[in-house]
Amino acid sequence: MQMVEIEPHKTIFEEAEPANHVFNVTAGAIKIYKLLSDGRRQVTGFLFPGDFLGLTHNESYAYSAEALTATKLCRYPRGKLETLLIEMPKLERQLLGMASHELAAAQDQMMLLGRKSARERLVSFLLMLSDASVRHGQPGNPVPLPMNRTDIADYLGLTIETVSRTLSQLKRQGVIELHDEKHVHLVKPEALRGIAAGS
Amino acid sequence: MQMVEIEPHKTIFEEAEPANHVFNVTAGAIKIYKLLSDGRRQVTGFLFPGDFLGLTHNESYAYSAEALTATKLCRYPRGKLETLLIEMPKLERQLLGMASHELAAAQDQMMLLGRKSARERLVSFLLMLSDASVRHGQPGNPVPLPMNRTDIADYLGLTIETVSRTLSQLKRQGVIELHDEKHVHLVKPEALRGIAAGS
DNA sequence: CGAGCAGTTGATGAGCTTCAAAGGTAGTGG
DNA sequence: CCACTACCTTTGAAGCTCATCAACTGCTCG
Repeated sequence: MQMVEIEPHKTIFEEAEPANHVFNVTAGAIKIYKLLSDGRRQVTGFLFPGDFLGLTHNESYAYSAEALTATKLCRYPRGKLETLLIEMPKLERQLLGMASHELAAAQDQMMLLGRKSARERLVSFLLMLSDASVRHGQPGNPVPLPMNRTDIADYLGLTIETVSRTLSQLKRQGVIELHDEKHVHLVKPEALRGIAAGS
Repeated sequence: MQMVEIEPHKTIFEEAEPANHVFNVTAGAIKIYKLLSDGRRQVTGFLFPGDFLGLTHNESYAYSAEALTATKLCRYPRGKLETLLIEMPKLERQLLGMASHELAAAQDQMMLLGRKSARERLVSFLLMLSDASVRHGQPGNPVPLPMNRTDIADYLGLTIETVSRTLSQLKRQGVIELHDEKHVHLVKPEALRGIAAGS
């Protein structure tokens, strides 16, 4: 086991590279993403302290990972993890719990990508970040946006222009305020929950 | 543990209902899906023999499940599963492996929903079904479609009209043949792999 | 035979993307 | 310290993909 520090915008590992390590985020924020051969990108998740990274059943990683901010990781050689799991069966329960939690989140994201409008996607996204913030003992409002517009667009299956326009529209309608580009104030959280749920 | 037989189009359980059982599919085909309050639907997966169903970290199911065809399930009371897991640590390894495999599949689906065109989505879907067929010892071609157009549309984030039109277009272009509504012959599998990968 | 449902096809339109340009912001070097 | 540059974000205009609305076909089942 080893502590690793990663600078913003540095790649942690890339898709299809041999999965030699498993990581645990202890500080910072990370994005994970996949690419198509022509460069189209899908960000499949944002990770925060406490999240696991790089767990795979394959020999290689299923996605790429990059630090959004200064990040600290615990790094475990993959073989070590397996021996560790045999010694500590409780850890395995925990991993299984985290995996099924992530699966539920993945299904919510499929609903977002397959069936929600741009407006609903943005609002769902802001609420998700707000909830993540609260889970980590930070205020849930205003919401910090550690990622740029391109990352948001690639997470929500939109373009940066649509993200920008939709945020401006939400601002004009008075449900959010943009303190600056990286901080959003949720003016009417209850109204936002309704929009995100599609009602 | 109990064997259960389900008729086509019967609901197995519904989202938010208490998660009293975990299931293992032994025969048939199942769809799992989520709904928005206004009726929009996202099918988040199709399950086949060998797949697990209903595993959740919560007290309630995260999605609804319905049989597509006549289906057989092994049903385990949830408490029983937990004692079983303590007795058989190997089972837990297996579950963790399946969960991480499903997570990888979920990320592929996010890429599909967020970044692929209707044409690419249909082709990816047909190849996925073909691969699933092969994994179960069936011929990978022609591909059987146990689900109807509505289910395909709700899985791919499209409408039934777009699904129908896109299949017709692929047929006109000679890359697939529609034997009947429920069986597709992949005429040029290599070309299809290229389309699905976005090249 | 007729009713009802799933699927196909056509016409139109909405929402998002693409292309383009201007406004802001941060970082760099004189 | 400020000007310059490069990048990110915002805003505008036009275009395209897919959704919506509608009609028709064919199948199944009473």
